[in-house]
Amino acid sequence: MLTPSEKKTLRFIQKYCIEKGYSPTLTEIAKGIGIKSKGVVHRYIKSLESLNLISISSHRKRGICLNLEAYENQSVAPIIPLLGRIAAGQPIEAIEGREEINLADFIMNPDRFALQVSGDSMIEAGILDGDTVIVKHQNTAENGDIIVALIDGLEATLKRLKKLPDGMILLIPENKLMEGLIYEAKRIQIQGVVVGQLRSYQ
Amino acid sequence: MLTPSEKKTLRFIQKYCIEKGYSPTLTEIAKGIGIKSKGVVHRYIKSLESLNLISISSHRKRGICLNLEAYENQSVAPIIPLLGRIAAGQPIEAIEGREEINLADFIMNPDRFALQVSGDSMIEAGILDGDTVIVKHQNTAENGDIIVALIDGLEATLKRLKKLPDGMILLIPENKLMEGLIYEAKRIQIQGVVVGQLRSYQ
DNA sequence: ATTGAATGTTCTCTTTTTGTTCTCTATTAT
DNA sequence: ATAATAGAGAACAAAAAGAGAACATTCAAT
Repeated sequence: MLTPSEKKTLRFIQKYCIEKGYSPTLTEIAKGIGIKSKGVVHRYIKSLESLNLISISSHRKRGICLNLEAYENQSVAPIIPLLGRIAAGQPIEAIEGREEINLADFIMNPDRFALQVSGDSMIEAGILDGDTVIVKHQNTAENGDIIVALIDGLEATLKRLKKLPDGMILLIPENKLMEGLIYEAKRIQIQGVVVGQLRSYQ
Repeated sequence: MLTPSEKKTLRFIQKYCIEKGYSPTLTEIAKGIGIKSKGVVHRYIKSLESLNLISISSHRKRGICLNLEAYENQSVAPIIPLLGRIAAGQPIEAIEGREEINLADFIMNPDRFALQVSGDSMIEAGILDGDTVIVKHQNTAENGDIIVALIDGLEATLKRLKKLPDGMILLIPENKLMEGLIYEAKRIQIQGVVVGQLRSYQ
């Protein structure tokens, strides 16, 4: 069984690893749990190691690994409850089978990255100025995909793709006030395809 | 596990490749991560290569490739790299200070829940049919907030809130084809305020 | 084909940061 | 009293970070 200090130490390490993607140093842990001695921290992590909660690569800096299997019950997963479906004028309707959204499924694949959108060119596709789009990195795309395109290796832009029969490429903004532009295929390099979008109102 | 410098290096390479479509030179990386020695950079990329995060074509200039499949274990966190800001017609522009989006921060607070939106009543606010909104559970709201309101304890709806001077409540749909409706305050129960929105294109 | 600048590779060296191992003290519960 | 838990902090070894020189290779301009 863990002592309170060990538990505190483990919590700190978990949090740190999750936030930063690498493990903390002894000094950082010490500061994080409110003590001054890294020697003491060393004792704690040795204890956690003997309980198989973490692994330590000897003498490696930042060599702590979380043994994730060991605390499945504590649910590290990025999940929020999905309560149902809302439509104007009806009660909220439950969605069968899906009771939560796993953000990891939703967005977190290895080859994805985010871009913040500036400008109104995709406003009619529900992508507003300031929104963030999640882009899957790939070099090809289908008609109708919203893509990140590099024009002449210089300008980046977010547009809907249409490949024309004559081999030209049409990039369509979703905004009545703007017009699509046609390019020779060789001028356009596809950087990725938009697979998600998010917005914060805070 | 990666050291902080390696992680920084990897981030820089990711970002560079996606922005420019080709990989950076050692000197560029050095400058990008704030050091002077390309020898050091070489050590870092060798280390990243041995972890299979990148591939290096020996002696080729700009010969670094991202191994996009390999990122899965990088981080347990719902973190995706935020590469910058995209606007029509400009190169992708870096965002100071924010290098990644932590979806946990973004969304996963204890008092939040998700709803799937059905219908077009908020389409001009960029909330489309099928989108998911993140709602913060609270009983009050400010003018201009998008709220989940329960009318007469029965119907749930997603609308923009306007409190009228005479104590009545106006619920405004963001859709030219629909009209706002005015209710006595006592008929409206605020269930929560929309703090986020997300959409998946898959 | 030649050449030169740019770039990648391999080193050695130094400094800083970090992990490890001690010893010592204090507190608390049994 | 004894043992377990907490903590401080010193001393040392090792790893990581970084500078920079020397050399090898690539690649584009001539």
